[in-house]
Amino acid sequence: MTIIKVIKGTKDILPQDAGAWQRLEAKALEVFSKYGYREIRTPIFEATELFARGVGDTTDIVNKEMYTFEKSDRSLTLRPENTAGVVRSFIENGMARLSAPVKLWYKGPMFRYERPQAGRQRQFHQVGVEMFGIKQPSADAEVIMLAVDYLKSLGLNDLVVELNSLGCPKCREEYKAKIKEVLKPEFENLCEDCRNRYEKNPLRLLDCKVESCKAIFEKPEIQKVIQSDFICEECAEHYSSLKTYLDKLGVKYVENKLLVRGLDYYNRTVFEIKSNNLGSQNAVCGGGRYDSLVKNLGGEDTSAVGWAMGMERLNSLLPEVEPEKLDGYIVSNSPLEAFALAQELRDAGKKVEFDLSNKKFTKQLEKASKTAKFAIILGEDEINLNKVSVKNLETSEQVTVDRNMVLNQLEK
RNA sequence: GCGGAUAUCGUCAAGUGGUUAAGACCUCGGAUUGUGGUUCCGAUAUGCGUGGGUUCGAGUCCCACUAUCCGCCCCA
Repeated sequence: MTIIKVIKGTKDILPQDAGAWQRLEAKALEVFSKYGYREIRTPIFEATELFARGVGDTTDIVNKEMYTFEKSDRSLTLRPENTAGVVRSFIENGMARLSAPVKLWYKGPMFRYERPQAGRQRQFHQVGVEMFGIKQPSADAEVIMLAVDYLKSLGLNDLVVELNSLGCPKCREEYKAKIKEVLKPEFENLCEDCRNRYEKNPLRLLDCKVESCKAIFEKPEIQKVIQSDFICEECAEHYSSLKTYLDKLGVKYVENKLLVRGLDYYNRTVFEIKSNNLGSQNAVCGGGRYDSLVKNLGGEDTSAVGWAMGMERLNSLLPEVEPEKLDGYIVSNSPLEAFALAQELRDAGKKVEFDLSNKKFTKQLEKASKTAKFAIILGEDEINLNKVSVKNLETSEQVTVDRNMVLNQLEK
């Protein structure tokens, strides 16, 4: 019989790992709530068209990484990210009519068909936030502050925020035109990917990793265009105002003009938070402003900003979570009495187990010492006298008390 | 899609062509019929990713396949 294994790029989250995930989720709820975010849970699959239109059909995510399948003549896709789904729900549920800002957060699995490697799986998990309805840079700042605050609450204090502004559609078009113009003489020398991007999305050219392309971009006349402040006055004002907020809040950042991001929907602010301890997949968090997405997906013109974090990557930066011990393990040769006592203690909110398989006393005690803070000994003598012996497994102190005083003992 | 590496018990591993495939941890049992976490003893791979080949003899050499990991691309 061949054994069925997990699918490539997917992983079980085993009981010993679950504590780490619960920590991420509990902190998310705690921190996001302080900023007025409420959780939203959208379906794991959506109409394929949502991602084609939402994420953008020039992106790698849509072009080659989606899990798409047909059912009843409909093309469906496992979500590769959750912004499109949240925006769909925002529109469909009339949230544009709610008093702005509308602040939402989510967590859950995402699916991308990529070659797995360190920090990258085909099913992976993100936590993210989206804020709708505020066009002012204060929203960008709050969203970034929130990301930093969440990371801090997890004990990650020294991650670097990278920041850039992509401008608005108008100034970006001009910038794209300039890039195309200055690169035109070099077109034949660019790599195949870059030649494709030249027409579709020239901004993506800038962070090409191919050495020959990097060399081309180093040329002074090309650097001059790349480094030029192409963004229009309004966009520049938005950007500089955002930086003022971040300075005032003590959020450290570095500007990175090459930070482009592969998603089409961003405008103005884009940012990433990176760590040096992650290997080559070093971004923990990525996000930005996407003012045209809601309208593009058929909703009313609504500003929006948000980000997503990779939970696997977060976990790999954090220390392991120690498994929690039981309050007590009942050691007894009478499963009947042990079970009854266990229920009493469980009803009182205690974490309690007992031996279900009639093991010897010493084996039961050994199990107790490995899993619990207290051994609750309920032997024949104790049962006859309606007593219970409680042994503190750390200090080895043992006392015998009336049965109804057990709870009291466990709290000492 | 393109590179590179690896594959021996539940886990970590030794093994470099020659009987019966070390060891450690985990698990289980015993020493110990009511006192553990220390100690001692014992059990646990007819098997070395799969399929072929070379050889008197293959975990070890050769070929193919598969899987996993790492890197490129891209991203969280």
